[in-house]
Amino acid sequence: MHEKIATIEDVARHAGVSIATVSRALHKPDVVSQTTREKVQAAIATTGYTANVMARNLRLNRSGMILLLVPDIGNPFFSAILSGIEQGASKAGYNVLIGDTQNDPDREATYAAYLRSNQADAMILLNGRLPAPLANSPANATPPVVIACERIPGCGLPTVIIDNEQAAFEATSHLINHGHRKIANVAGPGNNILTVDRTAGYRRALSEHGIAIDPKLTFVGDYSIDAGIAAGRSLLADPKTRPTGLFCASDGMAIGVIVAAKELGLRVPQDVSVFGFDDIHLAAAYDPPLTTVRQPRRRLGEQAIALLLDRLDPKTPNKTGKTDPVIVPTELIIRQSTGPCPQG
Amino acid sequence: MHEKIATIEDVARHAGVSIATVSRALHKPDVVSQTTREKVQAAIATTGYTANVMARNLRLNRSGMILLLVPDIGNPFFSAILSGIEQGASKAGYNVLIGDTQNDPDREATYAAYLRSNQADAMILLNGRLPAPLANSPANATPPVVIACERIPGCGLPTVIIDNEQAAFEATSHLINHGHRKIANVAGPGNNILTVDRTAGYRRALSEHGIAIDPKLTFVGDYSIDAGIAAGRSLLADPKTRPTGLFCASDGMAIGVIVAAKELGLRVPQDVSVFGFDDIHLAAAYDPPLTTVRQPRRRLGEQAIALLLDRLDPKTPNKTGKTDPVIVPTELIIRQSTGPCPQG
DNA sequence: GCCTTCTCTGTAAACGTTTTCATTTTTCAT
DNA sequence: ATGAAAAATGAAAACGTTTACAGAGAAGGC
Repeated sequence: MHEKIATIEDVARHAGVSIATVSRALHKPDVVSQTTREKVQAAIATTGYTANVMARNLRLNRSGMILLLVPDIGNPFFSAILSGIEQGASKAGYNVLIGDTQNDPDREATYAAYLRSNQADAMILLNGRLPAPLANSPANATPPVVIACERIPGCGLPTVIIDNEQAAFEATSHLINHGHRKIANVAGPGNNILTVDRTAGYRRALSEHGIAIDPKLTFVGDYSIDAGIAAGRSLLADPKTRPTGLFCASDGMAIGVIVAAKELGLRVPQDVSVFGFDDIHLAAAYDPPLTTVRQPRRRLGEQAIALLLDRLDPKTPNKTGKTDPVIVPTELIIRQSTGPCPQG
Repeated sequence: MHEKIATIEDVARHAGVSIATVSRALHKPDVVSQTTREKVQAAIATTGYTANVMARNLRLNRSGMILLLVPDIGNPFFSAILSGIEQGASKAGYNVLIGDTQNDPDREATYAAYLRSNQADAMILLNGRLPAPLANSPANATPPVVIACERIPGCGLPTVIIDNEQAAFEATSHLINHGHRKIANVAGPGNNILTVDRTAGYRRALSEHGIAIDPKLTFVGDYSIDAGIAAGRSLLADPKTRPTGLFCASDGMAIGVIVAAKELGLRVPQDVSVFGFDDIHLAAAYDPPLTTVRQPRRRLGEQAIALLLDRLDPKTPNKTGKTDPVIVPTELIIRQSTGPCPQG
């Protein structure tokens, strides 16, 4: 027995005015007389009226919804980013609709269609890939789209990222400056742009210090703890070839490496130094506390939504030109999983 | 220059039929002739038509949206739950709109109003509190609402939870069975129903084994690592009063306790046993690997959405009666942060 | 050939808003 | 008092769908 929901017409009847006046009383209060405004207010109170958002949106040709494409909502890495986005969106009167793409191009395409079908006014991409329907359409023929986290090379869309190359360079340099010469690269999946950038930074650091790159010292993982354990077992087993420092592309893999190191009876950082990436919540409480690159995830989200809202704002002039990516700064967090290179 | 979006009328014109026929071709294909169906398909292809969801929803008086109220989307604890919900909803053709309430009753009320304004068809509450607008309205006068994670005593709404009391009982019993007699309770905030239930289970375990409850052995925290550190420092500092086992209401606090124990030169589990709760992702990779209660978070989400979809299904008869809460089973994961009680 | 029945299609109303335009009422200077 | 300008209001169109209803052919039994 759903009780009948009051419409604008009910309010109008109660107030003894037309529905147009009710609408105006709500959205352009200055254009309606004091007395009728009060009548309308009273009528709204007695009827318990709430505007039907569907109807309004149909009329206004908008949805008030921002679509957020995430590869895996179950991955806690995204939660802080999400929080930043949600907060900014909510403040501007937008809702956030999360599309979990599971890395499935079909699902990406389905969600991207939301833009065309007026189900969303704009989109933020965290998944590092342009959905198929967008790939061919020119950048300005579509509602606003912003890229975050994983840049998409060649597409001129506004982007907010960290400088992965530079961060990896600094992390690796830190190891080098502490005397390490045999430094491994525990990388992400090879086709991932993050991997490309971070590996480039790792290599630049070695090159700039005149250290040859040993392909045997690269391990390709998938950011997971298990991958880190596998990396550690594979790289650290043989004392002859064992690196003294490892740059890991995620804290999860760094933790896995440390687990493996302990298995092998190696001490961290006395025997091996392990550098992580992300500064996940537990990094500081791990044993040893993790040296890592802090990603300001909430700020990433905040910047992304700010960029998007700017595009959505009708007052802002149409900035159709390609903009440079917004870089949010990272920070090296030196804790106790790294130390000087052991002697001999 | 947004290119004009094709409407159903454009399709009708291209196909040389009426808009009614186009609509039928899409939703009741069996009632329209083979040949026109093909004409319509062709017209849709050439125009690139996508139905305007706003218009359809207005007409059908639905939104296709399920509102999910979360106290803090930035808390990774929810991500797996979210994932389970999202997947089930998506499979049934619903979208998930996440409302981050920040524990703010105003925000809760705002989001709850979405139900009345047709912006959402149903709601899942993870925040352990009934939004104000719902509190007084009778349970059956409102669109479907399901409670998950934190039960709300007294409200007859369908609920899916774990048995916190029983899980805490089993965890504490495990410590007792390993010879521990001085067992601390590192609890959550006192007003939280989870705390109430878990503390009850902790107490029952002690009582059933004839152990007196020492109020000094309870520490009230907020589930965070820092709270755990504070708990550890406070409870473990004095060797005279030090407990040998600690039941913690979250893995975060358990990890904090372990950090503090190590600070004090205590070994885990040789000197103190620490029992966690949740089985967060890193629990197994911690040093020592955490003994804990596994919460099947994804299943919690799946069950919640299943319950909700059942209520939404018009084919299902109106089950208006109060149902017993769905209990999803927990599991004791015994790792290495607990062990036998040290002698003497 | 004619009536009935069935299949298919089109017309038009409805969903609940916002907004343009025209109309009415008020204000105010003359 | 009168008219013009300003302020306030209402009627109606529009947003893009779905669907009840009725009508038009086609099929088929007699």
